[in-house]
Amino acid sequence: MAGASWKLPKARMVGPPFFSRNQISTALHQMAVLLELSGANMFRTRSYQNGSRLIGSLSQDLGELVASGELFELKGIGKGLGSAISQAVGEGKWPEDWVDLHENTPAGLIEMLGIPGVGPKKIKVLHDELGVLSVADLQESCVKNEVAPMKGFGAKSQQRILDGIDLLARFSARRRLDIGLRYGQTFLSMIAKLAGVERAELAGSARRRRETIGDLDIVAAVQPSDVEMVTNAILSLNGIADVKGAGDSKVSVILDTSIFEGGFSLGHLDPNVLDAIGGESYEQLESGGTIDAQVRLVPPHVFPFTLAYFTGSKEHNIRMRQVAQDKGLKLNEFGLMPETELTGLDAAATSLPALDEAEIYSHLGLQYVVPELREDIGEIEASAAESLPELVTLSEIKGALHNHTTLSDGDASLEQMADAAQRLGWKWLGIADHSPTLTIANGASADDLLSQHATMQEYNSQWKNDGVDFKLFSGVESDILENGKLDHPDDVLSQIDYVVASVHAMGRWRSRDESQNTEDLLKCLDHPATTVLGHPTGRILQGRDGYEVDLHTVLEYMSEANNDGTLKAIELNASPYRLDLDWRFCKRAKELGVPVVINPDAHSVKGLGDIDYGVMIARKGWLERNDILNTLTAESLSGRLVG
DNA sequence: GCCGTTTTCGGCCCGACTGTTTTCAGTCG
Repeated sequence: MAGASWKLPKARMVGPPFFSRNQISTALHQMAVLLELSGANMFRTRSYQNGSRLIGSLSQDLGELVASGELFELKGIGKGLGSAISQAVGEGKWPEDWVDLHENTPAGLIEMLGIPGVGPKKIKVLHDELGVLSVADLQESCVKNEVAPMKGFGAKSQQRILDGIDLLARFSARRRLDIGLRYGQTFLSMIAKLAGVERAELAGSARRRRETIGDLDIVAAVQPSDVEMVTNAILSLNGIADVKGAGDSKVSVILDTSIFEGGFSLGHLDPNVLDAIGGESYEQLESGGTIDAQVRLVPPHVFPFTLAYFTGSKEHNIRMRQVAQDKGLKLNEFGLMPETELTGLDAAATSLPALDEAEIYSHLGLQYVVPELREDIGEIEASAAESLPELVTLSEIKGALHNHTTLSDGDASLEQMADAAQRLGWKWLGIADHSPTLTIANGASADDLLSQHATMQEYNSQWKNDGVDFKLFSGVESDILENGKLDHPDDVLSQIDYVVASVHAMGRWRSRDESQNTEDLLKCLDHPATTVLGHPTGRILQGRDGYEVDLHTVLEYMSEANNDGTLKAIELNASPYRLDLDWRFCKRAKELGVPVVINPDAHSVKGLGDIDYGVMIARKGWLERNDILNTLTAESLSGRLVG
């Protein structure tokens, strides 16, 4: 991750546990990368990587697992990782070799991993032979033509590295989901219409609805006799800025914004968000931006296998292949076949047939797994047990709680927002304008808030009289102040329907440590008026990391409150710039019985449409209709808010 | 570093592409 810190976290003052799940998971991930750079055995590296994933997705309390020794019973944690983690969590001390590796690896080497075509092995050689310590060093060496003469490198490699550094400087490697999907769906619809293309689908991380997307993968079913024609047709499409390569099974191109007929614009942006992603120049950067896309052309009978393969994730595919192996079969992008000497498309001739992906899963004795869930966080096990969730859909959404009007920093009036919500088919809408402390967002005074509340009551009774099935809920997005305090007196808060409590003083919160932030959030949740915890980490995708917080602890705390009958919901902020709660934690919230509310955080009529991205992420986080507040009727929601 | 009714060693998912080689290593997805 760009800008990530590569120091081992400092131990808590008191413990055990001295480190949280997050911290251990991060440390293991960093170790995996550092080991790779040091030239360690790749399988050893993988063990650390697996350990990181395992600890990060743990639902049990790590401190307890360590204390009881059950840590060692986890599959993937053996003697080595087990004792290292136990020592860290139990005594607050990192193993010496971990500390050494962190101290002795120049940060620039990690940065170099971001250059396309440059991996750990090449970095090690460049470092050992040329003394390259950073991306800047490497660029200089290439310019001085020091790289090309080296063994294993050459003129082309040197140029490719220079191009890669250029790309890295212009762009962080990934794009947000909204941007990636815009390109992907546009390009897909163009390809699907071409003569000779029988079927085409978007694959890759865009199809899995990851919050960011590296490049686009499209799989197209084409008869072998039509491949040349289709390839040529693709290469003459609008929006292709450059062709990277075109073989008989793959077309690799770079797309730019000329692919969008209506031009490119980002629409309204929350100033706070805009600032975090680079200010006014950002829209220009995106307009001048590009994205890589690969189109795979395969014979129609192979299509489902290739689609599944390029949809990934890599981790999900590995598990799928293991399931296949256990059944004496081999799974790859061409088919699912008995072990054979044949390779590639020749082997595919012996494959079990599949008309769609569901049949592949079925051959393996598995329930069909939708793309969003293919991340190896338990979906294979759930699929085998036929206990996959019935994911929430956009049509089940009846409203959302966190939206703004012109009372604070929104573009649209209360009336315009209510009207837009009704046109979306929603049955209710919650308005939560900013509170006074957030002067930059024109935070509303208590008087204005209460007057807005009164207006909403009038509309509600009017609609009721007219038989209109729609209701407004009055809330506030209260800043979370020092010690977790809310931004209005209790007698004001008690008059409105609910409070979305959010952190906005990012500077202060990001300068503090995890335990302090977590503690303040818990204090804020203790306030009886706090109903929803807004954008729980404050992250801006591609902009800034959130503040440090132990969300496991926060969710467990919220779970207890809900068990005691007090509604404490966590927000899944649907703005594509945030998507915060992260999908990995949505699953945890569900397990703990903490309701999630998907909130577009709309600052305009159009902003309500961001609910789509929220639903995508909610699905990715395993959420079903009953896990989220948005599917409630206005009547049930009223009941829940009263409490 | 992890794992094991083929268990204390010898495996660890699989294939394509690229650029470098003259049969392969590194990178990527």
